[in-house]
Amino acid sequence: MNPADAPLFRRRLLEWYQRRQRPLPWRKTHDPYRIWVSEVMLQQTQVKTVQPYYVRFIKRFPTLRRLAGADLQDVLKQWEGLGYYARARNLHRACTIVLKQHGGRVPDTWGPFRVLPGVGDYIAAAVLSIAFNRPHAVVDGNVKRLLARLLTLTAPVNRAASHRLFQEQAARLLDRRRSGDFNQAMMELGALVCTPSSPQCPLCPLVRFCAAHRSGATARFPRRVASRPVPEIEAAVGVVFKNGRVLITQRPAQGLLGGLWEFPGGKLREGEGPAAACVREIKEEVNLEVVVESALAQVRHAYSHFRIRLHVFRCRYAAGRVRRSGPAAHRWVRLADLDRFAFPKANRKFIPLLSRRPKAEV
DNA sequence: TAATCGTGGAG
DNA sequence: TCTCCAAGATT
Repeated sequence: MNPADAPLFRRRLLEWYQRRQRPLPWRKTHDPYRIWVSEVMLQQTQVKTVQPYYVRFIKRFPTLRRLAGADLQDVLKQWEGLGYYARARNLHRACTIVLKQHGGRVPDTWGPFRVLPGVGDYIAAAVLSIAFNRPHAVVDGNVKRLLARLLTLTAPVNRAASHRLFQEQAARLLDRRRSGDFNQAMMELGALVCTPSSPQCPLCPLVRFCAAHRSGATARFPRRVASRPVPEIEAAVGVVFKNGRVLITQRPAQGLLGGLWEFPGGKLREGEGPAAACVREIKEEVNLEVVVESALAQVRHAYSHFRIRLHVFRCRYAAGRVRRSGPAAHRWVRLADLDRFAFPKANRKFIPLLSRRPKAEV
């Protein structure tokens, strides 16, 4: 696009955004903390999914101080089901830093804000532009797709090496006087009109500027490199009953599902049966002897980079005292109290079955 | 750089 | 059922 076209491009985009923007809960506020929360939740997560989480989260933690003062377990419980739990851990930690080092005021410039945990280039540009109208251009999946089509950029959108190019083009087009609206307009247009499949070009306010549309090549943008196949893992977990309570363990604070609670278990070994794996893993993780009573469920679940088939067993405590090797903590809890803890989705899938009567023998 | 990190919607 | 991919950050 010719640089001389940029002013008209911006005007068209902003006019469209003013007419068509969705009334989202985080658009009712100028509070940088609330905008920050929304941007963290929106990472790799659709607007539709985020909305109820955002409303509940802000009701529970209405200010940065309230979040900074909360227990991480309460934060994770609010985050339960949203995924990518490092976002919640980092946001919580970042707020404690802002409280200590900045008196509870969200930094309004790049340097001090960008260094906070969980704040990358996107979040920094989004929060600073939307809350403080600072002239930083955001580059998310929407913006990359839109730019790839608009300018027929052949750089694959899912390669790190492409990022600089998209960032430069976004910065070049940015309306520096209305950067918050401009950024949101770009993303909104990508979400509503310049969609991944079957984009609504006749409704697009920028169609006259679009190189892909001009050459009839919209469907060939954005370019993307093939993703590698996802491995499938098989695992077994046991719900161990003892005196009317069940044993739950807490995952280590870092890494996959860090800080969440789960039922003990682990991967099957080569040639090992699910029930045997269940007994062995429980012995290894918490040093208990258990007896498998019945098969409770088989759960299939897709994580970000692998899939799992989970064999779930109802077990009875037989002998031993808990000595942990792996889990960060453990509890014996009543079924009615399981809802107080944050569990991964794969566990939530079978928890409702626990209050039913045991089924057939294995 | 590329792998890791969840879950759900949509085709 | 499978794949893509969504307001990305970290290591």
